[in-house]
Amino acid sequence: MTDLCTTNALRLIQVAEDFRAGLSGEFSAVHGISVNEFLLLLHLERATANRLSRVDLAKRMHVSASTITRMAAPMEKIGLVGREVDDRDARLVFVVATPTGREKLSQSLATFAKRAGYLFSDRWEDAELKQFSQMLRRLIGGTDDALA
Amino acid sequence: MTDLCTTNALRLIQVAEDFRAGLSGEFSAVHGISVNEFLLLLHLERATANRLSRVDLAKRMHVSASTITRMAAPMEKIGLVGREVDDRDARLVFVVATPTGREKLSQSLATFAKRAGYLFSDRWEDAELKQFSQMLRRLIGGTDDALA
DNA sequence: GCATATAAATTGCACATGCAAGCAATATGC
DNA sequence: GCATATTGCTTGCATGTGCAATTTATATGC
Repeated sequence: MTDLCTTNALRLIQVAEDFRAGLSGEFSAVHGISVNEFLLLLHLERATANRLSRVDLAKRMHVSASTITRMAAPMEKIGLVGREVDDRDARLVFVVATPTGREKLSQSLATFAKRAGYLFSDRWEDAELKQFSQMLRRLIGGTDDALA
Repeated sequence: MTDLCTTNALRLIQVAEDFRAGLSGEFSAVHGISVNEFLLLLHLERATANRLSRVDLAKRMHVSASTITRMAAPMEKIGLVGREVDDRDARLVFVVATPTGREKLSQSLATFAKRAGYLFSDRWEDAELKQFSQMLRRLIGGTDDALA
């Protein structure tokens, strides 16, 4: 409250949760997936070779490895993702998006973009958007596991 | 990702989740509460008369009313919050922070502020923090249910 | 004033998630 | 090369959460 950093962190959380909550309803209604499933597909798309091991996915999504196991199972069943094993290390089971999964991601991304447009409505100049983008970039850790 | 609004929304979610994930561990370890319990206490502190009905709390926290019922129960048990009934409308059961709850909030807020300081580390000028704060403010709906 | 509609809160049920344990495969120390 | 440690993944259990139905209380139509 008094501290600017605190205020900013609180507002950051608030804006993100507001946006995510609005997204959640439209995603399940229109695309039949959760926001987390969308983010999983997006992480795959952004990853090198378009595939990630379960532990990598877990770290990037801030969830446990067991959650990835249990998220991937139904997504495999409906054909959004598949699994690939590593030739050298038989422990690794990669999650990889199928063409169906990529199509689902593409459609969901359109919905996401629409709502992102609402969020920044009309009153944001292009220069402001760029500046905001750079500020957010500074807040994301230097690791290459970022979505955007 | 070509779209700036989309990039910004993705980064917003990413930064908020990164920060929240880091916070989560320290909160449960040091203060024995979850981030959501912290936010509940914070919403009470920010509310007029320092109390809120369960449905109000649910709307502000983007959770269902049943979640509030089930969050408040253990918090009552350990003395962080109490309940007050409305004189005119016997349906309303307000959640109100106890002195113990306020003390817990105060301590947790210190942890929050410390991590918020880490987030914006050294390289942020005061003017940048202010500008960022104003940008975030524009993204928060005009309603008065904001935390900061 | 009474019947109906609406609203707040709770509860049953289903599902999602984290933690700890277990299992399988690889890496390390000697 | 073998015993041990580490890693990746899965599963059992406990907890958290949403949706729908229920209950209790207030508001509305007449």
